[in-house]
Amino acid sequence: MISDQIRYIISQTLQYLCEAGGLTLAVEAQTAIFSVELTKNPDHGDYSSNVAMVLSKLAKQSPKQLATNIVQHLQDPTGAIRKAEVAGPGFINLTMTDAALHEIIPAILKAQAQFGRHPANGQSVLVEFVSANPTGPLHVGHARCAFMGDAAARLLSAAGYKVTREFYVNDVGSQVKTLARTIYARYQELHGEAIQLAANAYPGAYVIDIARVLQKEDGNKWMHQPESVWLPRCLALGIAENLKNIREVLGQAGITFDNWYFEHSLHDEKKVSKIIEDYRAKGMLYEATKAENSFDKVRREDSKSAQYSHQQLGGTFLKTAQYGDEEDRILLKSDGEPVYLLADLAYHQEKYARGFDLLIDVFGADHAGHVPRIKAGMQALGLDDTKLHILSVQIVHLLKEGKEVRFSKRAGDIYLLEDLLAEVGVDVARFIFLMRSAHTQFDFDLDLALKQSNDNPVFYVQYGHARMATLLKRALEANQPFMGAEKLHEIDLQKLCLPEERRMLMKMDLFPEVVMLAAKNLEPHRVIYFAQELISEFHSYFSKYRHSERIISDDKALTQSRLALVAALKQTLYNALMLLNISAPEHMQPSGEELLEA
RNA sequence: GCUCCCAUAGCUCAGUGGAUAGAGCACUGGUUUCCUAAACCAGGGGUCACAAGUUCAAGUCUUGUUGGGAGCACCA
Repeated sequence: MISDQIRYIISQTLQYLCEAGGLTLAVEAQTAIFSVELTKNPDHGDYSSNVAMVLSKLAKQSPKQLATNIVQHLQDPTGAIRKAEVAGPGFINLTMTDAALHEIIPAILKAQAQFGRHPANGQSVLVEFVSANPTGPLHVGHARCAFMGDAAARLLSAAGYKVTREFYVNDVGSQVKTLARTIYARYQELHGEAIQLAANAYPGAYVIDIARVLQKEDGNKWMHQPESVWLPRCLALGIAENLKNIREVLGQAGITFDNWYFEHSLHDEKKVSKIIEDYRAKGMLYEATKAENSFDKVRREDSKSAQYSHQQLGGTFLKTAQYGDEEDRILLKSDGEPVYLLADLAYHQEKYARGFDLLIDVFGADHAGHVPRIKAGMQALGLDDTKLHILSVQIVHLLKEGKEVRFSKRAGDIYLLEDLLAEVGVDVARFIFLMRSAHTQFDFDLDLALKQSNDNPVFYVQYGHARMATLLKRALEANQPFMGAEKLHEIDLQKLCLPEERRMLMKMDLFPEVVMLAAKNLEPHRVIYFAQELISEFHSYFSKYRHSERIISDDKALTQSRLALVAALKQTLYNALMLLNISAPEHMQPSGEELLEA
C-alpha cells in the first residue's frame, strides 16, 4: 500500500533527523500514531500527513518547523515522492510520481480475486447469527441480522480469519411446546374436530401444513391420546419442518451455515448441569425467593415483571450484578427447571471451550438487554469477555405505501423474508440492508426499492461493472484485445497520467485497508461506499473524456494502458461485490420501461 | 424510573480528532452523429439537537440536557 510506503518514509526520516542531531524525540514518538491519508482536495497533493502536528510537542518544535524539517530531509531512496510541501497549520502534503501509482495495476491483476483479501492470520472466529426460534418461517425482521451476520463472516474471512458460521436452535422450552400444541390442534381439525386455538397459539397457516405432514405420515394414530404421548412427535416434527423452511429461505438469500447447534444437545450432554457446578464451585450462586442485588430497581406496575410476578417463585440465582448486570439472574426455578438464560450461558461456555480466538454474536435490538447477562455470566466463569463481541443490530422499519409494515409472528399480516426476496430480488435486499451501519435504525422503503429500481444504488454499481466488461469486449472487437496480466510488462503504463486516472489508482490501492477496517468494525457498509465512490469516479471520467481521451483509440499503446486500468478497476469492483455476495454482471438487461419503449 | 442505541441538507443516510462537512433520492436547468443516458455536468439547499469541557485542532472524545427508538417476566 502506498500509504504504508509513505509512513515508512516518514519514520525513516524521523530516525534520520534524530541521528543527525537536528531533532530530539522521546521514545514514545517512535510508536506515535500519525495519519497518512488521501487528500480530499487535489490542491493538497495526493496524500497528506499530520505527523508534524502530532509530534510537535514531543519534538519541542512548532508544527510548521518540524514539518519543514521533515520535508527538507525526506528519506526516499526509491524516489516515489515527486513533491513534498508544508501547508496550513503543519500538514505535509505529498505528491507521488506516476510510476509509484502505476505499481498498483500489476499488483491487482496478479492477485486477481485475492486482491483485498489478507493472508491467514492463524486466528479462528465463530459467528453466530439469525438463530431464529424454530417456531415459524423467517420474516423480514430477521433479514437484517441474517445479511449482517453473513457479511461479517465474509469480511472476517477476507481479513484472514478462519470463520465458522453457526445457527443456534432454541428447540427447548415453552415456545416450541406451544408450537407442538398448535400443530396438534390443527391435526385434530384436519380430522374433523372443532377446535379453539389457545390464546398463545401460533395462528399462521404454515402450522396447518405441518399438521398435514403429520396426518400424511402417521394417519390418525395420535387422535384421542394424552398430550404426553403425542407431544414429543409434534415437537420434533414442527422443529424439523420449520428448520427445513428456514434453511431453504436462507439458501435463497445466499446464506449458509457450517453448524446448526441444538439447545437440546447442551442438556443431553450435561453441559447445563455442569455450568451450574462450575458456578457453585466459584461461589457465584445462592438460593432466594427473589434477586438480592437489584439496586432497588423500580418496577412499574404495568411492567411485564409485575404482570408475571405470580410465576416468579424464586430459585437459584447467579451473581451477575457483580459484573455490571442490572441485577442477579435466576438460573434454576424453584422446581429445579433451568431457564433459557442458563442454557445460553452453557452454550457460550461451550463456544469458549471450542477454542475460538474470537466469538461474535449478531443480536437483534430486542435482545440487547440480554448482552450484559451473557457477558457477566462469562466473567463469572473467569473467561475473557473481550473475546466476545456482540453486534447489536437495530430495528428496520419497513415502509409500504407510506405505512409501516408489521411483521410479528403473532400478527395476521406476516411479511416473510421469502416474499421480500421474491419481490425486490436478493441483490437489492442484500445491498440495502448492508449499506447502513448496524447501530442505526433505518427505513426500508419497499415502494422505492421496487418502483424506482432504475435509480437503485445496486444497479448503479452493477452497471459500472458491466460497462467495464463491455469496454474489454469492444477492444476485442476493435482488434485491440487487452494483452492481459501476463504481458503487462509490455504495456507502457506511463501513458496513464490524467488526474482522474491517478486518482482512481490511489483509490483502488485503499481497497485492502477498507476490507480490513470493515472486518474489524463489522461494518460492511464501508465496502459498499467504497464501491460506489470508485464507480462514480469511473463514470465521471468516462463521460468527461468520451470525446477526447477515449479508452479505445488509434494509439495502440495508450489503449493498452487504459485497458489495463479498466481491467484493474473491474477486478477491484468485482472483488468488492463478491465480498458481500452481490452479483457482478457482465452486461445489464435493459429495464422493463426501456423494453416497453422499444 | 433504569440500561443500551440514535440525533448531520426537504427525505434516507455516509463521515478512521485535521484544511472549505459529503452521497443518493427529491427539486431546477443542461449533456446522445460517438466505448451502454441504468450515465454525466451545473445549481439551490446545513445553527452537524442544545450546553459546558478536553485539545494546537471537535460533526467526531467526556459530561449534562432535550427529543426519537429498543429493552427492563422465573418467555425464548
